[in-house]
Amino acid sequence: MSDADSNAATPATTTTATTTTTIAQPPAVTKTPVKETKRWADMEDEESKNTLSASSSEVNIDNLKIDEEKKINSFLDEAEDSNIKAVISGETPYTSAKTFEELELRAELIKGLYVEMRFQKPSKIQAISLPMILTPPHKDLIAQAHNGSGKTTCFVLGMLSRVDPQLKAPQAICICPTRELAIQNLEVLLKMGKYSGISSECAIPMDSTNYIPINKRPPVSAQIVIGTPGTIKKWMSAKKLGVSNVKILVFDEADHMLAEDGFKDDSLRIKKDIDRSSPHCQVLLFSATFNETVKNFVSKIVKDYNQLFVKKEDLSLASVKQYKVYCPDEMTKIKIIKERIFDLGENIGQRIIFVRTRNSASMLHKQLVDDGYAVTTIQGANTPEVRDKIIKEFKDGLTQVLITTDLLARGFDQQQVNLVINYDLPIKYDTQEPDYEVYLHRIGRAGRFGRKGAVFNLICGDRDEATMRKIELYFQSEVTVVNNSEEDFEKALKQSGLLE
DNA sequence: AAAAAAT
Repeated sequence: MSDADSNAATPATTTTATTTTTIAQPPAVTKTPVKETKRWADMEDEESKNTLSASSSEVNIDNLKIDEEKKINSFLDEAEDSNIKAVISGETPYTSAKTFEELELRAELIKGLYVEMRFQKPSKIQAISLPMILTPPHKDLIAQAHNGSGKTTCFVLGMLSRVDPQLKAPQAICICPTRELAIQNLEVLLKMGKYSGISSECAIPMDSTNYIPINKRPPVSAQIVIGTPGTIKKWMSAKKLGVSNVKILVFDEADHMLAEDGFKDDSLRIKKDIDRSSPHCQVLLFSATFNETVKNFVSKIVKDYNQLFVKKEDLSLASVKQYKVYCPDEMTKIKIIKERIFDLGENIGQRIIFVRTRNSASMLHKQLVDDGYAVTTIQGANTPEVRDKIIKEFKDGLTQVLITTDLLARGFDQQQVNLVINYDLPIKYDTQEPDYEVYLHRIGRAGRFGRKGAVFNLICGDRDEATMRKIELYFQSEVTVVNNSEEDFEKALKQSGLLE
């Protein structure tokens, strides 16, 4: 199942909200009728009369709701507006796409969206970003949107649309931080592009049974390549992946791909090589998080670009309730996992337990298995075969509880996960400060596309308490204390909508 | 320290 799959589950209310663009049927909540969609360039002109003079302008989509009431037309009128702000470069006009038809996609792609993906209409980030991606002159894009809101569809559809089906050469490349994410994204692409006839290939380390030495590999002829930095770099330097026809380059989890302590060097190297032989390549940067430092940096590596972003205070998912449990010692943590997360949580779907190190992953795994609990564990030290197997079992629903390092913190899309446990809180290695971005990504593994979910943070000691407090402050989010008792856990699970 | 290439 993919990120984008969840579109099918869009609540019916949002469907009606977008179609009420006629004067005859104004939405009940709106005081004035909505008339027609407005082009972004018009918006920009009006904005710039008052406040802005530069070539780019900021459009607050929330303000547009107010404008709407002032009888100024709006291009976005969804019920669950999620506070995405747009900064548009230059004169190019964009109209938010209320339907996939408006995007003028090839018929085979429309069929893939409806028949395979079972989508009804674009999600908010899709509605805004797809016109930006697909409209010439194909500007670069920095796009931030909430976890589980359908970002994958944006760039997968972007790649499928922009590829020339007649040209049998690599034309689109997508770089991801982990093997698991590359595979997941390729699966979405295969599904969405089922009728398109467009070929694709995954550039990740092969498992030992399929291993072919690089010099014996044929050159890549696939039109879309999705992979991890090391393998892509390797294929390029071995001249097996030609990039002279590449016209779209995607960085998934872009903030991490371009962070100093992430994959910055690899990413820049790949981008530079593509720039050299394909200077007009469009670059798309997608993530749920862009902290100020990395935002400043990424805006330097793209040229003429549009931008979508979300304030950090608006980033926590309202549908995922956050809790904290004070634990006097480490043994209590394990006890909570056994008695509450396993025993009590038996009927509430799949659960992911995040730990900080590979070592604690193994320790916790052993503690649980020795006591007869059914759990699997994944971490980077596992072989590709083991990793693939553990993920497949979990995605097939054969396992219910998965222990993981931050390997799965980002992007992993499994709709049946509705409970996330932070066995350890995420902290930055160098400064010991909270890792806010990782925290947000972890809890985003629950509550995919608006589903209900909960996260339990296990707090042990003063440092954990301080870390938790800073995280609450940073996102302005409420984290409720839960006492370590069956009643209180049950209450919390009911409150978050996971128990009847 | 998590992640990512192999050999």
